[in-house]
Amino acid sequence: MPEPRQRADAVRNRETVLDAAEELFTRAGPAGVSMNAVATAAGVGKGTVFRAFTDRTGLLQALAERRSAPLRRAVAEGAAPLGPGTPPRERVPAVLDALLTAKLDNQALYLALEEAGAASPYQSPSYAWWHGVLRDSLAELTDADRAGFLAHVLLAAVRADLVAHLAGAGRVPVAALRRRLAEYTESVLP
Amino acid sequence: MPEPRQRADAVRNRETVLDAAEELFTRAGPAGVSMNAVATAAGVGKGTVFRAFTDRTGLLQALAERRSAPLRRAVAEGAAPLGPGTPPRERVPAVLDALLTAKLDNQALYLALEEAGAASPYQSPSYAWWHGVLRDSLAELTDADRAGFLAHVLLAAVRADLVAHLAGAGRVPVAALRRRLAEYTESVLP
DNA sequence: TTGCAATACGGACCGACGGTCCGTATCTTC
DNA sequence: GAAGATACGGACCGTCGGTCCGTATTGCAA
Repeated sequence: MPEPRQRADAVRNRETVLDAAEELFTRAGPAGVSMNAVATAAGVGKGTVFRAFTDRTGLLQALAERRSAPLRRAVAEGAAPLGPGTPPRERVPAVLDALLTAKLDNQALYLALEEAGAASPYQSPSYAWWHGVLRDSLAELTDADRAGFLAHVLLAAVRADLVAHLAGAGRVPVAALRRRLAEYTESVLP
Repeated sequence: MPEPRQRADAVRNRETVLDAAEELFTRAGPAGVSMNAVATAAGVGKGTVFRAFTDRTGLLQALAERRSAPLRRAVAEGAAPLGPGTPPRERVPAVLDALLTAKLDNQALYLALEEAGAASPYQSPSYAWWHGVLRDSLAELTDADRAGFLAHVLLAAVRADLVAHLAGAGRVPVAALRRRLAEYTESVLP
């Protein structure tokens, strides 16, 4: 598989589009980010955007990928409390807290990503990855089936729209939210 | 507020549309239910649909309202284990199980409802109602803030797309799913 | 350096969707 | 049965995600 090597302008444009989209997401809400708007903001034709990312979902995923890369690396190969060596009772709460924080920091992006056209978030490879991390960790504490279910339920507790609702309606301050989540997570561990 | 009395054809049409939409949802997926399709299936003009329900979200809510009316009544004023007299440790799991079952039985409808255009499900009056029920019940076991948070998290565990993912990917049989949810719910109660 | 594939570019174009508008038909009231 | 109020239908609109193709750029080889 020789990986047919990309043309220089293509990779340059890909980056430009990603930057423009990121900027757009923070400036306008997720609603204001149409593919056309992204293309225009990037100073590029619409076709270019679609060639680089296939479709809207692809763009969103690429964006989230880039944004969460450090966190994912920390979880995949970092030190405690996020890294793989950490005992589950410490790691699971740490991962959830990190996810909560990430979604708070990038609300618009994650909101857009979780609707993702018509496909549920549960199709995305990214979801599968996080679910796998939690499931495997939890499997040290209980049987596999229960671990899988628990992982789903825990991730549901940090879904972008719920987080946005809790934090955004101004009801719960961030610190309190994190505390609640932590105590909840703890209470769920087998 | 004299409630200006509806014309006969209007109420008749409203019912017709509701029926047609319900039928459409079960026949085609949620994707296949455009407002145009609903109008056509009801043998009615598009304008009529919009006049009766304001917008797509309105139609979906009306539909869900009608479908879940018996359950809501059972919770609001019925007997144990769903009714308001029931002690929380019995009522909360019962309500969640009932919600799980409802979503399993009407996947397409609830899926469509939870995306609901662009507004998160957390805006809908129906969500607020269910959240209130759980919150109030849980408030007998713990303080108000914690009860509110717990209610959100419990509802997140029975979100339509998660339920559809678990049951629909064929992974978890319904009986097992209900059992898992029950044991999870129990473990979360303070 | 130049010639020539191969590739990417841009933006006009498409079909579908949610939602609006208004001339016409139907209902209700007196 | 006449007149005023209300609802009807469907043509119409703006926008969106996505496609297509003639044109411009790039990279390799001579």
